[in-house]
Amino acid sequence: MLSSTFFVMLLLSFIYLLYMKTYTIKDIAKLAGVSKGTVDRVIHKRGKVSQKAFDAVTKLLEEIDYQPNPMARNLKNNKIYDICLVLPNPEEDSFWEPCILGANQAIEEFKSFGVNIKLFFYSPTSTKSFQDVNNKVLKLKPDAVLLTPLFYKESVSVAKNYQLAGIIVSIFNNQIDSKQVVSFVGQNLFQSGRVAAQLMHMIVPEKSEVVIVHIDETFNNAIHMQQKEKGFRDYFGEFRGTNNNVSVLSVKQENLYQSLIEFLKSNQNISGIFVTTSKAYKVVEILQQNNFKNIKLIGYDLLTENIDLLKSNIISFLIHQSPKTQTYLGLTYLVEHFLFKKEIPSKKLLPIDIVNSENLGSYLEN
Amino acid sequence: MLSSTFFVMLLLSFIYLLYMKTYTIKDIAKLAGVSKGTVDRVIHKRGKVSQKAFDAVTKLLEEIDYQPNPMARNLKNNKIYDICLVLPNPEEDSFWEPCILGANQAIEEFKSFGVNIKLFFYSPTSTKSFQDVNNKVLKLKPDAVLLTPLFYKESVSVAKNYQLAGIIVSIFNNQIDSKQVVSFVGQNLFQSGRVAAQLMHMIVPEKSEVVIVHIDETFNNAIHMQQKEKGFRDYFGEFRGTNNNVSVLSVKQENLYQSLIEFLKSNQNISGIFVTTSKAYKVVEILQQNNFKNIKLIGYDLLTENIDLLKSNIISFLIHQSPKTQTYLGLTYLVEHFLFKKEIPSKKLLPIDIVNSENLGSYLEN
DNA sequence: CACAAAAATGTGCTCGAACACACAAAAATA
DNA sequence: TATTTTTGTGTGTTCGAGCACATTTTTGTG
Repeated sequence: MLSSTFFVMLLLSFIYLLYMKTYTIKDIAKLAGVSKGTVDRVIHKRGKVSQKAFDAVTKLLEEIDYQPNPMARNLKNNKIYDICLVLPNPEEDSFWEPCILGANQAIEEFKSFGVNIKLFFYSPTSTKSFQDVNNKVLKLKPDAVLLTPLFYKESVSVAKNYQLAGIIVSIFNNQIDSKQVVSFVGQNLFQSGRVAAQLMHMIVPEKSEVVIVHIDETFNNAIHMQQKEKGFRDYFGEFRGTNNNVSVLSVKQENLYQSLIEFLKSNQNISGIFVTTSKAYKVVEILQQNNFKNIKLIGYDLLTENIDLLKSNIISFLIHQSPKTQTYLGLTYLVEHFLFKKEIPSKKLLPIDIVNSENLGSYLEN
Repeated sequence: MLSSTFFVMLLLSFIYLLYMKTYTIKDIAKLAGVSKGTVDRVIHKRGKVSQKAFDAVTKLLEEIDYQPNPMARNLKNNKIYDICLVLPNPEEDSFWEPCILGANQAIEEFKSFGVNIKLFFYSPTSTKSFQDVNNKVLKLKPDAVLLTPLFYKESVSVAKNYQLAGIIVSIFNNQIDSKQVVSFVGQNLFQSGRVAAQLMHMIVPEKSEVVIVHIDETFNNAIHMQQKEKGFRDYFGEFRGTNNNVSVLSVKQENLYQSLIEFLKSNQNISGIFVTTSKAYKVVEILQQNNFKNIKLIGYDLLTENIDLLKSNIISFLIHQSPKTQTYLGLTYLVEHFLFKKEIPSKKLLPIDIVNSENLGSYLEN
């Protein structure tokens, strides 16, 4: 009689457990007729488990699709994670300013989870500064580093150092080829060049000339700009019918004024300028000072200087590279990997947002 | 001698605690010279605390900016949260299909946190079905409901019922005025009309005519379409110089063919059509069958039918309303409120994405 | 001053996962 | 058969917050 009661209770317990929503190690232990220690050993493949127990537990884990409670795991874990964000000094290039907002958002959001995010700036014109800052970060032995690899060679080298020290490396905005880097967040630059080209094609007269202007102090952005140029040219290559001639002007920032004026004077038919960096506003300054009109402009990035010109339709379009979102996402991937064992996406390409004076506001709020 | 040792130890413990990164209730108790029970009572304003203890603890909490460990809190809490998502049946209107993807993403992401998200569909043409589904959901007594309030009056009413039952109500895509609704995720529709207008202005000849086409079976979307029309007209109202005449054609879907043909035959100068719903592809069908050419099209939403036409540049632009993101965000806000006590944003307006054939791909991946 | 009532404070258990440690059973060696 | 060694298994503690309950201290009243 007692044994029959026992079996009824066992059955009830089975039914109860099988209809439950979430299973704990304890539940699985009960169902498999072993202790939670054994279940734990199976889950973590620590061995010291008989074949019989192993099979029983494994089968249950699969049937039930057991997912450990992330809260409990993390509570026990009770580790403080350090993440360092390394980027160019926003005071030297305001393109990077929104990154700080993205970082602060992540800092605020994750601080109570025991995540420490620290910011480090290097000079975008100095490889030395890049290396120094990264060496400093290396000494801090954080759990992960998120960086913008402006300088290709040096970035590959620092990534290796980080990996040797067991530090996870993610990058954003600029891409480098390196096995040491687990994640890249950015944009398809070739495609963004094509987007710019299509917009340009739409707003300039047929058979007129358009020019790609590369502005850069030190040509760190060389790869960035090249890819955009390629995309831009690729698009126009498909439209021999309309025959918009595409030329290129590459200048350092300090020579921009002189070079641009000369170029425009010797090419009177220019109807559109595609600026491959965030410095479109500098071009506008020069055009206005010299009374060039009817030249359409397409550029990059929602800097305050550009925003004003977009609002007044002096710049027709800006392509938004979302540095804030890039930073926030790059950090979020790392944090969620640490806290919840989520997989880090090896490559995340953000949308290529077309911004004009009308939808600008909707991007500034976000 | 013993007392001096004691004080040194106390001092050391103070220094240690003040330099620590994260504080626990226990730490604060030690610093305030009380027990964790007292600290707990102060934090939760449960009273039964002397003024002296209250002040000491309060001061410390502020100094330290104490944030409870969300993992521990949630583990103890150990509640399963039920959220119901109520939206129009995607089989009846494919606009809603991406919502399922957004929901699945949220389901996958939060299931191990003890969050249950269930989907419910109603017929977008039947207020009865809307009410029935919501009554069914009401009986399930979930913790929160995220819904698309297609029918204004009925939505206000169901929102009230939910609130009376202590169920949190969030809405997305469509907006209603109701104190019972804690959160809205969507887009500024007036502004999106302006965006469409600016794009249209850019691609049609001066002094040509453009037409706003509203296609709807039952005019549930009336408010939606009206706001878009207002924005569109508002923009063109600012450009009396170019004098693009704007007219409107409102038709039920079944009359579209007849009405549109008639309209276009009696208005030969039409150079652009702005379709205020996701049904731009239906207009294209008709234009192609009747050999209308050189009419530019701007519409909404990345339906597969629209996508093909955008790729081949038959549709010039689509404005992306991101139903997937809207759904995912709406759910995320609720989940993070339950799990981590985060504040739910009362209003979140998503960017008004301009999509053409070149940046289309970058949106489809996301 | 006694003694009850009220107010203040402290203790101990729970949530689920992870892991150290203790202990038992089986296998190998003396 | 007695003993070590190996292999397998179970128990108990920890993480931090939250809450029930126990205990101490204070206050009020006869």
